Amino acid sequence: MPRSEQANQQIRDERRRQILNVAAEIFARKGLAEARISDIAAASGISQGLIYRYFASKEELLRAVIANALDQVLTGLQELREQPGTPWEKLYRLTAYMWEGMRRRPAYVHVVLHTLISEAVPEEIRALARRYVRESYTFFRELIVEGQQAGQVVLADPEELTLLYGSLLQGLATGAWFMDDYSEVQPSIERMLRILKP
Amino acid sequence: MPRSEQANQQIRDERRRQILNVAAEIFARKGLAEARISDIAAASGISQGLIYRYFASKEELLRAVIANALDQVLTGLQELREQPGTPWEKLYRLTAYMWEGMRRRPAYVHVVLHTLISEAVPEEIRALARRYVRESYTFFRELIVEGQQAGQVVLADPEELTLLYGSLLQGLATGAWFMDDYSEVQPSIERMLRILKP
Amino acid sequence: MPRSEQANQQIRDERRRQILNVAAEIFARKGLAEARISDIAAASGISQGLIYRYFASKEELLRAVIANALDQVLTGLQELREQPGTPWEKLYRLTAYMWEGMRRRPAYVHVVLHTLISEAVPEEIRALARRYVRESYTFFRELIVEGQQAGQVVLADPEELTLLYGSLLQGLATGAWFMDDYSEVQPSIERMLRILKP
Amino acid sequence: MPRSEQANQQIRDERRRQILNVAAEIFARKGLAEARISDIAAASGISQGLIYRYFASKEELLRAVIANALDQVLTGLQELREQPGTPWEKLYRLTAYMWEGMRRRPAYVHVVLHTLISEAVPEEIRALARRYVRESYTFFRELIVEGQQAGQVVLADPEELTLLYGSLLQGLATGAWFMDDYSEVQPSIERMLRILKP
DNA sequence: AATGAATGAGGTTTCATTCAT
DNA sequence: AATGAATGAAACCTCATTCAT
Repeated sequence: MPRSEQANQQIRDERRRQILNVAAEIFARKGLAEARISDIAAASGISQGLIYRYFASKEELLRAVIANALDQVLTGLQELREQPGTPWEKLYRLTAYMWEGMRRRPAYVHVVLHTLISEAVPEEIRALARRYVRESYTFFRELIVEGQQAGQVVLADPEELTLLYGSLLQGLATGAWFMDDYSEVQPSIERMLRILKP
Repeated sequence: MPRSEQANQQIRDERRRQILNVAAEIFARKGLAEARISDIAAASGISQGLIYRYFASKEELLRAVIANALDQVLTGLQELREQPGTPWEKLYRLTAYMWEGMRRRPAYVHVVLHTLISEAVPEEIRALARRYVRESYTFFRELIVEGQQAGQVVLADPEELTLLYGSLLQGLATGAWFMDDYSEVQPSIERMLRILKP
Repeated sequence: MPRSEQANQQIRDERRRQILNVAAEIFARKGLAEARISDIAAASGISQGLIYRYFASKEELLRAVIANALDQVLTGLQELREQPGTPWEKLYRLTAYMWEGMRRRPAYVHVVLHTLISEAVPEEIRALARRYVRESYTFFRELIVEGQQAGQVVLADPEELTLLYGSLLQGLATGAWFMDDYSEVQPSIERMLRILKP
Repeated sequence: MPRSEQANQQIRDERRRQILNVAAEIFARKGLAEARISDIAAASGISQGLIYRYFASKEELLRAVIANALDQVLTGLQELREQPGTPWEKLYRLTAYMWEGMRRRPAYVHVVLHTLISEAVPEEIRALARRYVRESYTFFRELIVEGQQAGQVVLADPEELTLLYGSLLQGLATGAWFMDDYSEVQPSIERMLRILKP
């Protein structure tokens, strides 16, 4: 007797997520080119062939990983956007949220970084990854301008402040991974925000 | 014919440097895995075979590129170390020097970044790249501590300050490359150093 | 419940024949290697797995298709053999029958052709397909010899005549398929037989 | 010291032709799908990789084989066209030429047949193969019409005659291959032309 | 010193077939 | 009887590297 439609769907959903998570990890560590489908299959405990029932190609799998990450971040930002508070409070929550995200899913940050820095990745996927960064920066900038209007953020060029703030977050996200000596150091949110203080 | 031998050696040195520069560019854009020896040969205007007269393998070539970058940065840092001035003046010069370097040789930054984030690169080479970062951080930290003693740098945990400052530089170096919207923005040295101000 | 068993058997027979017909079509268009079991399953409206309840393998399925075609042609030839008339009348009926068959079931002709010309098909199946041709040729030859004895067929080497006549039929069968310009042309039976006329 | 430009070119030309000839043989026996690049490499006595320095893909190789065959046939037909004689003499020479060609390069005939009969072959290549047949048929038709005007060919529909004549040739070309019993039979040119006689 | 023809290992992807349900 | 998820064996193709000239 065939499995019920529902049971099948559940199996498929679960498998898909499983592959997606494993792939994020492997892509994060090796990048698109050096990540082997066999690595992902082995780490998922399935055969290589099965991956192709869920994703059309290795590149398609990477795209799905990034779209997934993008989705989660955007959802989080959207929630933050809707919360009340002064601009500075919002900046504080945003910074905490980003920092927390980097700590919990470092793979996401690294997949995106790999994708952005390698021209070998198809432009379409890179565009997706760029959107990931751009959306974040746009939100940073909004809050910075609000903060300036409220007198809580220094009156400098908002573009410059956004770039500095964003770069700091990005540098922290990537640096912590491979600088063992500093991986224990936990910079305080307040200190990060120092760069925006009047 | 010593003259001819000398000339030969000069040709060899010249060619070696040429390959090294081209390779830095290509490794920076694609990473180790996706950079093709044929790309490098073509861009250098020589045959594939000839590259192997200068470098034993593709990995060896990457190592040479990184060693070269490392060498240049360390030399620069050493010069800065020997110059006189207050700690803050030194920090200013250091920041300007790093920023200038990133702007002039972005390829170096990216080769190192590629190497650091990809586990597919042989550990030996990654260790070299890590040294690149570590040496810089060590210098940052020295100056920060000196600055604290001179009352010019905020009295916070030096490790934390070093990480923040280093991450900011690193984030600026990588971010500017692919964030077109912000590639024109020129953050001021003073503002970068804001993060260390008392 | 004998009734249900009987019904079951009927369903099975029906389904088997359905798969066989679909497979003939697909094998005819793509050949053994490029015909996908999934194509056949989809076109039959059943799952891939189910095909294996009816046929042990893709090759086995091809064999059944050819055996089926062979069976139908041989039955037809047998009927012709038993009909009365002069040798020439029989040749006329044979030619009309073959031509009609090609027109109505072009897939059969093409499956057989695919099988005959591809060494990639297992020898056992090719032998079956060859038998298809051989049996026809044997019948052609019989009638040609009879015709010669009756003075209705030219007195040339019967082998040569058989080959020419058979090749003509075969050429017509395959050629018409892909020569669009000539697919409308309907050669008359008399003209085909011209090659055997005294 | 590098090889001279000329020597290199010679090596390349020879290799290319060698691969082309071997490939014709293998494609003729197995068709595009079942012909293995490894088969062709082994039969050519070279590595698989080398084939890709001469032909971009397996399909591209098939295309080259067919273009090559097409080229040779068209050249031959052109020469025949320019020779003097009555229409019937020309038809005789044409038939002899085609028959001779089939006997000497049966592989060409079969590659073309494989290509025409399999929908799995890319349409672009099939179009090339169709051109092979069409050009021949066009020439057949020309001579048949001329023959009719000269009273040497029966006054039937030229299309019908062309189809019959072409099918006969085609059937002979393919049939002889796998009908062992008849492979020794050598039909006379005169007898083949019988189908066009008044 | 220099070239580029040649090799061969290894990766992605496809699909016939099996098997749990 | 029926499904479709899962497997695994090839096959195509790409390159780093070697080597004859």
